[in-house]
Amino acid sequence: MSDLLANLNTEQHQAVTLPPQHALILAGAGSGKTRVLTTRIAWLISSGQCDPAGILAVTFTNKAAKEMLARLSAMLPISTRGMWIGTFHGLCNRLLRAHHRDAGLPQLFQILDSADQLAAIKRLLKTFNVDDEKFPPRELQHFINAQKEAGLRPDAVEAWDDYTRRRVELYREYETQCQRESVVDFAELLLRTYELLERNEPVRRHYQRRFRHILVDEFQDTNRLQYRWLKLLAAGDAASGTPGACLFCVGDDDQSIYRFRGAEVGNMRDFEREFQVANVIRLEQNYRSHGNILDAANAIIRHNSGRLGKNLWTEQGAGEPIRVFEAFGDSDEARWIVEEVQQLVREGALRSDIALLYRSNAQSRVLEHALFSAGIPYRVYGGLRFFERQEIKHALAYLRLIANADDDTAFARVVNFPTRGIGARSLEALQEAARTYNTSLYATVPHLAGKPGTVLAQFVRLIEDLRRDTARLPLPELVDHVLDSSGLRAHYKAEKEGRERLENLDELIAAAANFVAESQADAGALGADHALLADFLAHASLEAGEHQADQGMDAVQLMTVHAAKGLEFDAVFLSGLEEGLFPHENAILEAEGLEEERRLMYVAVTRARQRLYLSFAQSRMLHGQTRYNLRSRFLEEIPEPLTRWITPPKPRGSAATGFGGYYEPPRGAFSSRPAAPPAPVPPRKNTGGLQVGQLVSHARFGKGVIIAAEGSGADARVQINFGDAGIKWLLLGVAKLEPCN
DNA sequence: GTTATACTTTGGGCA
DNA sequence: AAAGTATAAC
Repeated sequence: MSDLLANLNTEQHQAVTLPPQHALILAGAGSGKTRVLTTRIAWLISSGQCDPAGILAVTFTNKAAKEMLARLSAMLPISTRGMWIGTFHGLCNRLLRAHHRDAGLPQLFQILDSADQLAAIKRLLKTFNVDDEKFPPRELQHFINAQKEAGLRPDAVEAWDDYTRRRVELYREYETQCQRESVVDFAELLLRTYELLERNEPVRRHYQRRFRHILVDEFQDTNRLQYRWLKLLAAGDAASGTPGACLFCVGDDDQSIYRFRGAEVGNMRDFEREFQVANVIRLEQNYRSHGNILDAANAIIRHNSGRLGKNLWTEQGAGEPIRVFEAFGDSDEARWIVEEVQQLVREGALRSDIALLYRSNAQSRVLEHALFSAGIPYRVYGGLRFFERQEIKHALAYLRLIANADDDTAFARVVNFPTRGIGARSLEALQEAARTYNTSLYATVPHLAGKPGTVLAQFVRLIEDLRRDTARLPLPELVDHVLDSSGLRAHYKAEKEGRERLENLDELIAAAANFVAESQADAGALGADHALLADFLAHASLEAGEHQADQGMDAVQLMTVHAAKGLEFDAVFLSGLEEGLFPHENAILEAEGLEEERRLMYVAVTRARQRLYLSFAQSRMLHGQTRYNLRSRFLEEIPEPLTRWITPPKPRGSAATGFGGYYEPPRGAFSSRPAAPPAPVPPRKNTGGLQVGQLVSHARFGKGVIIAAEGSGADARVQINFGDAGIKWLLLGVAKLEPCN
């Protein structure tokens, strides 16, 4: 046990060995948070204070849960099996499956991911002939999720205006639809579980009695409902003399980056107040990053207001300067990154210790292309994730229909895929009938007469045959059989671009085999036919698949900043540091949004151990359009002495920007997309040496970027994005424009 | 009525 | 760029 506590600093030691009371650990980036959490669990168990079955540990990502389990089994001589470790959603799924009857759900309920949910809402709007211009599906989705996260069922929502009243009605209909189809969305997983525990005393008491220590990772990212869920589980029960559980919450308000999905940083303060937390421990010593990187992170986050306050420090030296690179275009940026990566590898770095981070998934393509051309192995996390690909979703839809024929979302997805002559019209008729009979689409088919009825009946027979033929098959063979009999394989075989999709379908079989292998221990306990299938489907929804190529290979890591939270790398490249991209344009206008972007930047910077590379491009292809962005304000927030600018090779004829040094930032400017598609650049002599993408200054409007140019001679004019001052067309002969360095 | 094709619109991060 | 929508062709 003394081994366990060796090498912990004073604060870490204190946190790990706290008496059984509520505790809040404010853990800065790289301060050994995961270590404290796992060591705490190991210490509780090995000191005999708690049985493994008394531990409940909640994380936010499956990755984090897995890592915690791995570390624990390395630390403890005993099995980790009795512990409950998982994500909120994963644990709720487990509870609901175990108590499905009490929760009012069939055992084989399905889980909708956000895309499924959106599709279900669109279908709902269609059935009720709702104008989707007035009620945009995405907005309605957000509304419904927000209500659920506030713990509100339709009856409890207060609606003061007609618009909201209508949305509440649609919320109610959505619930009915989900219940009828036996599907549950992410927010519902949480709310259902919460209600189950709240209303069902025996069940609640059972878990309250069982869990003695509840440990929460990334507490700053919990939403209101998750917090209430924790409160309920941790509460004692005076009547039966059950003492409450100890809540051990670890978080960092500066790393709260999930406000968009309802995370409530205020939970940290509420927790401290409501539980009268006497033990608040700050972990401020950083073991990860060199001084320059840490100073940069501290300087950036200082621009935010209302922080709980923390200052990271390190015993390590300043280390290397932060390298900053300005590229002309996104592909130049990618090329430069690849060259630097190659250099690092030549110097002996492991590829897997190098991460390429970006704000949004769309940015990964250019990087992937450059890496691929250079023959560097890489691995992309997130993005179009495995279980979200269309061919996989189609295959899963067939599997879902086998497990649960009432799943209308799955039905609608594949009833005419591959095409079998069931178009929009037939489907509409079926939906109409389904409403009158109040049955699922599948169950309605026998009621339908006429030609469409025949074709539909054939589809139903196909599903029924599948269900019968696969009942005794092992999961991978079941999937294989479905791929063939559904015609999916044949369809993609015939398609020109279908090869990759076919490979992915084969991957699905592999994923099924993998799933069986991993859950083998539990498999014997499942009695019902296709129960393992239902488990696999839940797995597919909850864990959309870290399923990139060769697992074991030493590969460069590509991911969004969100996905990088909790991870660390020797070298980190953060690309696309441009206004509109990072900070993202949708977040720029609201103060709250901007602060969240800044926290995201803080997270990104603190991922790096030794080297940090920051880059941006003057022009970038995004959504099929070339955009010209100003550099990110976050770059300006890093003190100059910490950085070293790297000069890009100068293309012929262009005025240099950012040459060799640090230049005065265009304060307060923000970018926007060009009002008109950029015109072809006129001959250079007409623009007086100016170029699209260049930074210029104007006496009245200040600094801006040229986003388009047209005309020639006396008519030559350029369109300039002046940020705050707006976008203007200026005649070159009239306006005095100064190239800006 | 269904399917193939041209055109228009949209657009973030995640369990 | 990809998904969604209107229109023409089967």
